[in-house]
Amino acid sequence: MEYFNEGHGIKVTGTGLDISQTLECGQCFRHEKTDGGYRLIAHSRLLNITQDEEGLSLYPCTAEEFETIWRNYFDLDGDYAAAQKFISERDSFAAEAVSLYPGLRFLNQEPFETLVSFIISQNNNIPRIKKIIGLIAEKYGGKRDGYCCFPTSDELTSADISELMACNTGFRARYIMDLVGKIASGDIVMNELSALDSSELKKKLLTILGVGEKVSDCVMLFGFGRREVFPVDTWVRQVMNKYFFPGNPQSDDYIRSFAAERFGPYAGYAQQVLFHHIRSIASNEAEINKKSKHYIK
DNA sequence: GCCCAGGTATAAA
DNA sequence: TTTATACATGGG
Repeated sequence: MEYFNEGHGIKVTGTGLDISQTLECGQCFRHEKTDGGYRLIAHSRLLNITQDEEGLSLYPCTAEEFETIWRNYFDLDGDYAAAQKFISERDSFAAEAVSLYPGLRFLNQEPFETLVSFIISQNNNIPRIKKIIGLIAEKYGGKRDGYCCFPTSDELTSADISELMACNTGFRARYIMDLVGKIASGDIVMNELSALDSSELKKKLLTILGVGEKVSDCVMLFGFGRREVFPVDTWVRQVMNKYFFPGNPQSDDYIRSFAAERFGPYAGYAQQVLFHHIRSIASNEAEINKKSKHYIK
C-alpha cells in the first residue's frame, strides 16, 4: 500500500478485485463512471476509484479510512480463490462464469441503505433505481461537499408518502414508509439484526411490506454478508427461463443441478457470478438481436 | 400505445 | 398452496 496526492489517496495492490466487474454486477447503486474510473458514495463518504495494472487507487482516503471502512467494504480479506476453485469444480457453466468475471467481489454495504435500495429495485431497472436513490439522498440525506449521503432511517421518518413519491418511488413509497415505521416503533432494530442467525434474519426481513424472497436474499447477501444459504437454482431458473429457454421442461433437470447444497459455503458467490454471467449473455443477445426480440419470452 | 424492468401484495381458485 | 393481476414510472 502506498500513498499519493500528498497522503490523501491510497494505492492498493494485489487485491484481485476488478472495480468494473464489482460495481456493475447489480449489487450497488451509488456509483457513477468517471474519466477512467468510478465515483462512489458509501458510508457517508465520496470515494474516487481508478484502476490500472498496478492496482486500485482510492481518493480521498486516509490509511485509517482504508483500514476501518474500505477494506471491509470491498471485502478485501475474502478468500475468492477458494470460492472460485470450489465453484468451478462443480459445474462447467459456473466455471465459465468465474473465468469471465474473476475480479467480481461482494461489497459489504450498509444494511439500511441496502434494504431501501432493494425495496426500490422491485419491478424496476438499474438506471432508474440509481436515479431514485440519488433523489432520495438529495432530499433527505446529509449534505456534504459535492454529494449527499444516503439518509438514515430517522431522516426518513419525517417524510410522507407524497414526498417520497416525488422521488419517483411510485408504489414503493408505501413500502419504505412501512420499513422506517417499523424501525421507529422498535419492531425492527437495525443494530440487532446482524446478531440474528440467517434463518431468523430472513424471517424478520420478510415482515417488512414490500420485502419478499428476492429482496430479502439480496439484502442478506449484500447488506448482511450472509453468503452461504442461497437458493442458487431458484435464481438461475428465474433468469434462465427468462432469457434462454422459456418453458423448456428439459431445462428443469439442468437448473435443478444448481441447488444451493452443491456450492456449499459459496452458494451466494455462485449465485452472483452466474446471475451476472447470464444477464451479460442476454444483454449481448439483445444487442445482436435488436430488431428481432425472440430471445426473450 | 405496448413492453419491460434484480418483485411483491392481494385476491381468488 | 399455487396462480393471475395491479402497481408507478421512464426508456426503448
